[in-house]
Amino acid sequence: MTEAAKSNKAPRTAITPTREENFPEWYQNVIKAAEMAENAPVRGCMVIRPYGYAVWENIQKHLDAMIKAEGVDNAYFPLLIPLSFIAKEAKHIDGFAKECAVVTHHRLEANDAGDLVPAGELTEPMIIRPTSETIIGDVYSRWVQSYRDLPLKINQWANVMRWEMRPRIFLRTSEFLWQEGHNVFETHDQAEADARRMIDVYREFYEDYMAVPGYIGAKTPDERFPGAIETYTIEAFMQDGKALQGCTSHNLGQTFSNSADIKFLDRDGTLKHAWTTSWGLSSRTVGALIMVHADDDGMVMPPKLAPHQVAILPIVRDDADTDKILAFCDELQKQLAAKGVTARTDKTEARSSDKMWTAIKKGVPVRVEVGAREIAEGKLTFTRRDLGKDGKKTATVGEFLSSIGGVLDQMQKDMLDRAREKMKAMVTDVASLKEMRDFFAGEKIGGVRIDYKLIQDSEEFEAIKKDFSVTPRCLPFDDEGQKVIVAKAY
RNA sequence: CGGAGCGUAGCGCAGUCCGGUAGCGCGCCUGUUUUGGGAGCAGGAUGUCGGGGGUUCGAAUCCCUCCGCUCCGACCA
Repeated sequence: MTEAAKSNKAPRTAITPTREENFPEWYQNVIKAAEMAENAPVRGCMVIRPYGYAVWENIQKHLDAMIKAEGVDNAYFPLLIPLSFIAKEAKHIDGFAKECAVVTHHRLEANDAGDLVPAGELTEPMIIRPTSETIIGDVYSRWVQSYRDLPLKINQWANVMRWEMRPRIFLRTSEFLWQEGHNVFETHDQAEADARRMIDVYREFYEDYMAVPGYIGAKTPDERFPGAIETYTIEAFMQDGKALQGCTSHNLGQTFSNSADIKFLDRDGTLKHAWTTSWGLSSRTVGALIMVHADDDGMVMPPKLAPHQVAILPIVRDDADTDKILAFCDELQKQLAAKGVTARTDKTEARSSDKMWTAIKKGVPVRVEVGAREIAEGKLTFTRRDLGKDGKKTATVGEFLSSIGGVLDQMQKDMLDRAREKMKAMVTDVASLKEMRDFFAGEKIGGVRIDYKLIQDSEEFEAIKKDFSVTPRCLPFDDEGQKVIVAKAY
């Protein structure tokens, strides 16, 4: 490149600021540029736009199938929970009381000034579910009578509300979407195995669909879900070095069967309290998808979750060719559909360069350019989003159609591989609390892995937590509970 | 709830210190030439200056008061 060209071509990114310059702002701008979501009039709530919701729908579609394959049925439990229900379980209420939205009235009336004011105070206030253990426990106490009723495995897709002090779109909103599974077993061991099984289902989902790897393990006691005897988690690392709890699976022991009185008559004729689990994955995973894969030009969608996998971009120079090109695009889209590949043709009147940037910012895995040249030569030009413009390739229509499946699979795999490399680089092994302090005081981003023993009952570790706002993220299964990962977290 | 910023056109901002009747860029609309990694030209539309109150002949600007948003912390998926 000549000097002149260099000076004219300031490296321009589709998203400003870049990740390097200001990660939180970059994150919000990626979402805006890809038209995935926006903030709602109510603080902490979001409007999930069609393109963002399509990602969630794909998450639902695939995860739901995986959950059902575990012998779980879907059901739906109500949004409103009697206040008395959540008050039943002391640990649980300690964990959630501060974030509960409370419904106290059921009617609006106009006052003298003409303003609508709440009237009709409820005799018993209700809370909007922050999670559904208590109400599902109440229902289960009637459904479960005999060991023959077990195991009971039910999942619901729902919205929940936790009044957040500091909301961030997708990552922490007051209202969010999720699935919550609630299983009941005869024994501790069955519940424990189930909690472990479900975190493994999530791991598979995270790796195979989201192309997001993570550190999988147990939460330390103080980081557990309120009421759980074990909480398992996937801790993924974002590009800024912070960890994100990607989902959780809890062994709830007999906590909720005690408070909700879920009992079954066992084979030996005695009444026993059941053992329960719960496990959830929320719309924050969309945020993880962005913070792991997106770059300074915007979103990069893993092919398996992309709203559409191929963007067909008609390159129209001359009105005379328009109809022919569009017809060609329609045919191409149909043939892709026949191959199980979702494609969308950009039929807007935008200039071709703008069509490209739109597809780039939305992170569409593969862009295909179709112009007069392609039609004349019977060849297509296509580009993988994650490889940049240097990844441009040409192929005949036939070659393209027969290879597109493989191209998408390869991209999915490459995204996971790259994410895994980044993840490994995010965690540094340290041998002492001194080294941990030095690490967090230094420039390097990410977290540390250290012997678990060293942080237990340690005043210095409490000080480090405070000084650098880091927390124990998990005790990875790979280290058999001997090591703990400590990092800043979302 | 603490700390720091900010609220002016759809978006991003200037104007505020020092009061004088609303501006820039992008986007949008029309036309035209363009179109393969962010087009050029010519026209055009768009504002309760966050809300309320006060000072003043006159307030985006000064004073009081409320509200909201963003970032950093505490809480958390």
